[in-house]
Amino acid sequence: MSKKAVVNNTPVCQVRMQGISDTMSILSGKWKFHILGTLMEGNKLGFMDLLREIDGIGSKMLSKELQDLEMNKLVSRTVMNTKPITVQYSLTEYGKTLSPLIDELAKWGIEYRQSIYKSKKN
Amino acid sequence: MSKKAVVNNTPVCQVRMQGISDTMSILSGKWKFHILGTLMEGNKLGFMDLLREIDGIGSKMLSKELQDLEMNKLVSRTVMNTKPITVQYSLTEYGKTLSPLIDELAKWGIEYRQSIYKSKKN
DNA sequence: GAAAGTAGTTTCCTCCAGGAAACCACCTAT
DNA sequence: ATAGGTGGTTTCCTGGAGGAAACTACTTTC
Repeated sequence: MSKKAVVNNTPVCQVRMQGISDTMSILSGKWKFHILGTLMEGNKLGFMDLLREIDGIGSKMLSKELQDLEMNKLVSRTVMNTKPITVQYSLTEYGKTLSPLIDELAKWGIEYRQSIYKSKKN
Repeated sequence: MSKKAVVNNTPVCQVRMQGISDTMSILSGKWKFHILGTLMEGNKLGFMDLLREIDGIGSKMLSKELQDLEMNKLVSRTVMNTKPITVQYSLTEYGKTLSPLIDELAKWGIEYRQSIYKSKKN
């Protein structure tokens, strides 16, 4: 009798792993968290605003990632009726449910950096 | 005068974005979250255990990702003094600080899947 | 002595995420 | 008319993430 997986065999764990996969699949790519994080700070932002705010991103990637996020109902795109036509990107109500996750992400990274700093002093 | 970034100019936001980048950089790749999530369930696991538990991963990637995690002090590797030599992988105390993050990740994914299911019923 | 278990390493290959730069269309102020 | 703003799209290219499969090395069981 060959050995088989045991730990993840429990349904609760399967569901948990599935959840992790789903989340990471929706938030895949280099820029999704940055875009969402930026939209959490600056409520409504235009395309060029985001291009300026997010350091290093190019227009192609920004455009593509925004489309992904819009498709998944996390970000809304509103064309404004202004003289030079402008577009407002903002988080949807559903997109805002990601706040705790992104806050945890930022928090852990900040604490990680602090722990590096402390360990260098010793 | 050309327009410049304003939202992310605040130090607090810079730090926040930096934190997100740091976390994602340490947890980069397709398998880190799965490995960590599995180690959270099954306390101490061998290499072959992990290979069986994590669906789809190959030995090369598992080996490489475990080395990454060990380098960042998130996972500990202990060679056991058994007859067929075995290795125990487990989360370090520091690695356990990722629990809230990974729980959020799993939780959001589970709720996402439920919201899809509900929207199909209507 | 052959098979099966432990824990990986090495090689070879492929695909695609992501970057750079040019381009498009439209509007406005000078 | 031309420079600069809006919001993107298109093309072309490359590095590297990741997969498959073979191989190493040692031990125990059949």
